[in-house]
Amino acid sequence: MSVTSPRRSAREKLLAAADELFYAEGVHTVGIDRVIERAGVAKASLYSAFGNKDGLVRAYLQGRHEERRNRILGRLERYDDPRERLLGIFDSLAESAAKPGFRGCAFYNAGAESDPNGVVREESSANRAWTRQLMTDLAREAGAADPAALTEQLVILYDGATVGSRQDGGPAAALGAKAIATTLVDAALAR
Amino acid sequence: MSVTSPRRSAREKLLAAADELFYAEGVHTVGIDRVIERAGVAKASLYSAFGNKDGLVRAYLQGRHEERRNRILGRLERYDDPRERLLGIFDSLAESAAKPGFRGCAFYNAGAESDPNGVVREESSANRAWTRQLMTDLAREAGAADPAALTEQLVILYDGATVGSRQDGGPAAALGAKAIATTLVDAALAR
DNA sequence: CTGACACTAGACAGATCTGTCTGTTAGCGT
DNA sequence: ACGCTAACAGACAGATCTGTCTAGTGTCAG
Repeated sequence: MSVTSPRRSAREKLLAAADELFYAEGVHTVGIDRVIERAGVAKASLYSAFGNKDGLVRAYLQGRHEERRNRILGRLERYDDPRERLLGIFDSLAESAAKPGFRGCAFYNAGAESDPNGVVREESSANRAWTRQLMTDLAREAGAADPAALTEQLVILYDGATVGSRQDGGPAAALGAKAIATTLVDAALAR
Repeated sequence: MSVTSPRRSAREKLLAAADELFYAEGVHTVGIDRVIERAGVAKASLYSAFGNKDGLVRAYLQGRHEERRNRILGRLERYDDPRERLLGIFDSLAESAAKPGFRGCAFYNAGAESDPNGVVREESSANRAWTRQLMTDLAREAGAADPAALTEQLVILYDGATVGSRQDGGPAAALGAKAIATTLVDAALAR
């Protein structure tokens, strides 16, 4: 009855199930059988749609990247001021970290349990590079003297906020990181 | 022939092998057989010394905690000034991050691939609490107006430096985090 | 109606993993 | 010399995991 999907394909159902299970319990911990059981789908559908488990993991991470991109960019549309847009990245993180199922960065988590080469590494560094690019662009728009240097500072804070929000629970670290980021941004603009 | 250990016990050999493999490849990825093979030890010795794999994981994390504690405290003995001792925590991290095999925080990594309850959670939060306590004590000695508040800021930077050093390779993030920490500490002392 | 296609259900092979058990060997204190 | 303990080698059971394969079902275009 839904407008977008009156009947979801097996691929969509698999991706949704994989997203929940992989993020909540880990890529390596969750087996194929758990995924197809939650998706209500036959095992052959998984291998026909994604080739193998690595393909499913890649699709899971790509989906996470796209979702994150849309979430952040959608959030930044609220603001006009470039400085506020730059700092808004931390608001988006705080919002995510406040939700119950928050478990930190899906890319880092997947990398912690897989071999350093391969699929996870690729998707992870793509996601990380996108974040840096976004920050650098916004820093430049805001008029920072050295956008790249400011970005490196903000990345440290963003990573720390992500880890802290996961380990300690709740958005406190993200809000604290935004406060520090505010002083750094203002210092970089007041040159 | 070595002065310290003419013949290492099976327990020591197992712990050393587990430390290398678990940290490099992940707690869940590395199987029992890999550990005993690297240790050059019989499987029964593992189960006699640690009970089960969880026991080995716990011992691995406890060893990591103790090693980290000694490394940091040893480093801090170089300094007399409490302010420098507080900031020296970041120097210790930078030193670790510069070494080739650095893979970030063993506790976070182990938590990313195991179920949130159980052994990993316990050891991880113990290690995290110790770090907070150390920072708070040093901040108080240094004369910070609000040691707890400063600690929360430094934890964010420390976490971010750890993640960044792992993901990007090398101690750059740790050094960058120390620079930010320096301004925060000085601001907290100049009240 | 018919054939192509996507999907389902589930058996199966082969690998791997944890944990147990048997039997043997070597050192060490008494 | 004797017995205790630690350790060895490795087979084994039982579970689980990935990936393949067979056979059947429903849907839709032409």
